Amino acid sequence: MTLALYDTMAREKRTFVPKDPSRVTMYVCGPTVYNYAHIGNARPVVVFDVLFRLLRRLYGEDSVVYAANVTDVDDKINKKAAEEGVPIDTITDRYLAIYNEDMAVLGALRPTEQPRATQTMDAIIAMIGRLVQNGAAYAAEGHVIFNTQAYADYGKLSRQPMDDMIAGARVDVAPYKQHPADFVLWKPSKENEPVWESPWGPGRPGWHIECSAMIEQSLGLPIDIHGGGIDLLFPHHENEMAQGLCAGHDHSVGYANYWMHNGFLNFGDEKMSKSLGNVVLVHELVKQAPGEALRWALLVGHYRAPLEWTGELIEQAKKALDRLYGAVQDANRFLGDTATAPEAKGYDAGVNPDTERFMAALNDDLNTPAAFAALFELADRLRLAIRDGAEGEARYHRQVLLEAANLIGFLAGDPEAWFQGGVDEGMKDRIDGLIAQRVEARAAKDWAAADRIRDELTSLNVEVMDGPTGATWRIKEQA
RNA sequence: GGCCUGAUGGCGGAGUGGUUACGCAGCGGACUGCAAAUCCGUGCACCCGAGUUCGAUUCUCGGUCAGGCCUCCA
Repeated sequence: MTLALYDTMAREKRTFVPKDPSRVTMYVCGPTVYNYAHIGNARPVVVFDVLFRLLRRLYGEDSVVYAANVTDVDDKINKKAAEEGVPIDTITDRYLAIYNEDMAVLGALRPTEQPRATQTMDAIIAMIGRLVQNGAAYAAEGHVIFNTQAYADYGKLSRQPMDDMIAGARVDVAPYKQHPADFVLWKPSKENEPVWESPWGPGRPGWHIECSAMIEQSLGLPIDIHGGGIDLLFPHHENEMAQGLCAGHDHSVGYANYWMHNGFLNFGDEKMSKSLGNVVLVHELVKQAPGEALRWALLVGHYRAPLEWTGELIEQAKKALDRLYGAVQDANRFLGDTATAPEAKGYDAGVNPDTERFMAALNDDLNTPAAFAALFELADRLRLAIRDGAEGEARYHRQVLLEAANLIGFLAGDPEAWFQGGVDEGMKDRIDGLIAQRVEARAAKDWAAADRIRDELTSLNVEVMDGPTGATWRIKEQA
């Protein structure tokens, strides 16, 4: 099976062929760490995490290098640091740690590398130096400006005609710019702001240059895949590529072989009555809904399409996972054991007809909705096997389902924990006690007592499911 | 003004030139003391107009509507 990815540059799906299969390179624009990340920030993280996992499966875990930068020099960071009266790294360290924790709850693997702008300063300054030397940048009034006229293909990625940029430049163009589209590589720091020495005077780097420098330093040109939100297409990625190539690289080698952009996440209208609808910070969301459900919600639509973030979306994601976890739970009870940690085998070595549909969906430009449909199909087969009492079949299908789901970061947890999550031991004992009483009452055909106990459980937000050999329970969804 | 997306059933959301997406919700049935979970069955769609075609939701053109970017937002 071959992987096809939609390439923004070509505006079409292209078969993915890495430059070097033993070192597949991917770069995704990461966070500016000055505050909590909101769920929109998490979308590219989760989307490209799926791609990262898929690439690791296809090319081997040690053959994929995924770098995501951390912008830790920025006006907003300065502002926050000033407000709190602390150095900027107090701010950036704090929010980077929180960011990484939050993304981990969403099931995102840590990128192979997380270069920070402040730790890439030498490479940034060196790159600017080369740009000046090549005539692709000029110094003016303490700034260093990129000369967009130096890059013939400027505007090609985002399809922005240069003429329009002039016409559309309604915002004041700084007087020291030779062309309205020219942008800053280096600028003087303001009073009390962090400052670095450079050949053009003390100051700090512009935003775009850090990504170019990190890519060159961490991955080397050209990289295989460059990802990010569609909003970054212009000007950020356009600028990134222009600088990156003009800094002494043969333009024909290219900057990134595949440009990928995820669609925007919208928060819809304000009239969201559901409790979760108004919460947008990942840090808050993960307290109210399982991270896995949030991950599912982010992937429920295709990554290139816009996604409307609503409370209902989260509820539906939970229910979808209920269905899958329910199948695994039933299988565990039927088989009397739990699956061992699924190992990557069975379908990656060759084409397993049972997972072909799932893999085909992922290989088709990360079609996660279709992959989800395939997971439900696998769950159905598992259920059928259980219904038919076929142990071997059930064991096999459980394994296949878990392997497939695990590949994209789902069903890694214990189904019991999924359904009984958030319940402490004391409560658990109390519930188990009530369940036992109810089983007794039912055995004695004392329906009144059984119903009374069930009402009590219901008031504890517990749902009882009677089975032939006893009863099980799960936490009901909150109203 | 320029550039670029998209319009699918009650909701979310894939896909296809002629045939079941899938999940949730609904309806009927089985199971159950009653439920829940599960199983079986079932209703519901492809923005408007023209064109191409034996045939279009799927291709082309036009229109309408919605959204994004062009201003260091992921």
